[in-house]
Amino acid sequence: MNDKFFKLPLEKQRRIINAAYKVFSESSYKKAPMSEIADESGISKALLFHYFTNKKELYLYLWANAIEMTRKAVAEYKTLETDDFFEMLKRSLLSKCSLMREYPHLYAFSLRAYYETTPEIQNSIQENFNDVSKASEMIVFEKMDILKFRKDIDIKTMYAEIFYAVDGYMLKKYRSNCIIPDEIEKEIIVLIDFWKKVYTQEV
Amino acid sequence: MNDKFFKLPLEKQRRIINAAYKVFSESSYKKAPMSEIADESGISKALLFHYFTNKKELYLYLWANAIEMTRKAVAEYKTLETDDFFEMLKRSLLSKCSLMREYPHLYAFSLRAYYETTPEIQNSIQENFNDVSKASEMIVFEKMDILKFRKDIDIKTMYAEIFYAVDGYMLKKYRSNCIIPDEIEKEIIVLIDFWKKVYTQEV
DNA sequence: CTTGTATTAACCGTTACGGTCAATAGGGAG
DNA sequence: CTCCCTATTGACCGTAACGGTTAATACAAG
Repeated sequence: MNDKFFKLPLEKQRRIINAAYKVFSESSYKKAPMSEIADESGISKALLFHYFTNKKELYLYLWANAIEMTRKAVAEYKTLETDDFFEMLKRSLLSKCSLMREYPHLYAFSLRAYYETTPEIQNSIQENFNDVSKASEMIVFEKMDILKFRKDIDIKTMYAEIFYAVDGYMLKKYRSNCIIPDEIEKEIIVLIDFWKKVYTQEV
Repeated sequence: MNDKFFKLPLEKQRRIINAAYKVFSESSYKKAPMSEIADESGISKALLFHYFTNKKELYLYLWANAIEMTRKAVAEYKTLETDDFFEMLKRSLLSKCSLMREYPHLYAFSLRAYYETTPEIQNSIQENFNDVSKASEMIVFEKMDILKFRKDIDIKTMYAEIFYAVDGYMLKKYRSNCIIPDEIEKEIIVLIDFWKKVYTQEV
C-alpha cells in the first residue's frame, strides 16, 4: 500500500474507495475486476495498482476501513448512550445513513464481505468482525430497558426480526440500485416508529 | 432447447437445474460460467450445451420454470383461499419451503433474476413478473380481513416490513450457505406466529 | 459385430484478468 | 524556454477463463 494514496485530495480518495466498494459489493472477490474499479473511479488501472500493491491489499484495506468508519459513526451518534432500545436502533441506523452519504456502497460491501469464501480473504475477515458484532449485541441487551416492551413478546425474536427486516430493506434498495440517503433515512424512521409503536408496552 | 433433456431421468434433470439455479444465484448472468454449472451437476460442459443451445436459453428456461413452479406451489397450498392474512402468509411461505426441498436455490435465483441488468436478459424478465406480483398483492389486500388487525397500525407498512424481514432472513440463510428446509420451515413458523401475535387485535 | 445414441475430451477463437513498465503529461523552479 | 520531478497512463505480458463446437469415444440394444 502506497502512502501517496493518502496524500491525494480527499475527494479523489473517496472516489476510488467508493468505486471499489461498489464493484466488490456487486460480485464476489474473485469475480470483481480491478479494471472495473479503475474505470468507475475515472483513473487508469496502472494508477490503481500504483496505490494498492494488489487486489487483496485493496480489499483488506476496504474491510478495515469499513469496520473503523462504522465504529466511528456509531460512536459519534452516541448509539449506546441510552437505555431505550428503539432510540439505540434509530441512532445506529441514522449513523449508517450518514456514512452512506459519503460511502454509498460501504453497507452493501460489509454485508457481502462477511460471507466471502475466497480462502485468502476469509481468514483475515470473519473472526474479528464476529467478535465485534457479538460483543455489541451483548452490550445492547445489557443496556436496554426491558420493561418498556410488551410483556407477551419474545425479545430475541423481535431483535432478530428487526435486523432481518433492515437487511431485507437495504437489499432491495441496493438491488434496485436506488441509494438515496435522504429517502432511506425517512423510510427507516417510519419503520422504527412503526416498531416502537408495535412492540412497546401501552400504559 | 433439446427435447432429449425432458426424456432424462427426473433425478438427473433436477440435478442439472439445481446446479444452474445455484450458479446463477451466486453471480450475475454475465459472470456465471456454464462450465461451473456442468461441474456442479456432474456432467460435461459439452452435454450441457447439447441440452441447452446456449447460456441465454438455459437462463430463460430457468426463469420460466421458476415462475411456473412457484405459481403451482402457491396454488397447491391454497394460499389465497382464506381471508386470514397470517394464514395466507404461512401457506405462501410453506409452499416456498416445499419447493425448496426439491429446488434449494430457486428462491435465491428468483430474488436475483428480477434485478438482472444484462440487457438481453432484462427485457425478457421484468415485465411479466412485476405484473404477476403486483396482481397477487392486490388480491391479498382485497381478500384479507382487515378487522383482525390492531387498529393503530398501518397495514401497508406492516406488509412491507414483513416482506423485508422474509427476504432478509432468506438472504442470511443463503449467504451463510445453510439451506435446510426443515429448519427454515420451523423458524419461519416462529416468525409468523410472532407477527400474528403482535399485529392481531386483542379481543 | 453393427448400429444408433449418450457422452465427453480436446479444441477453437476471443476475451478478460492481475500485474508491469516504459513512456508521457504536466507543473513548478530557474 | 529548459530542466526536473512527480502523477499518470497506454500498451503490453502471460495466463486463465469463457461460450460454444466437433470429432471421437463409450455404451447399450439388437
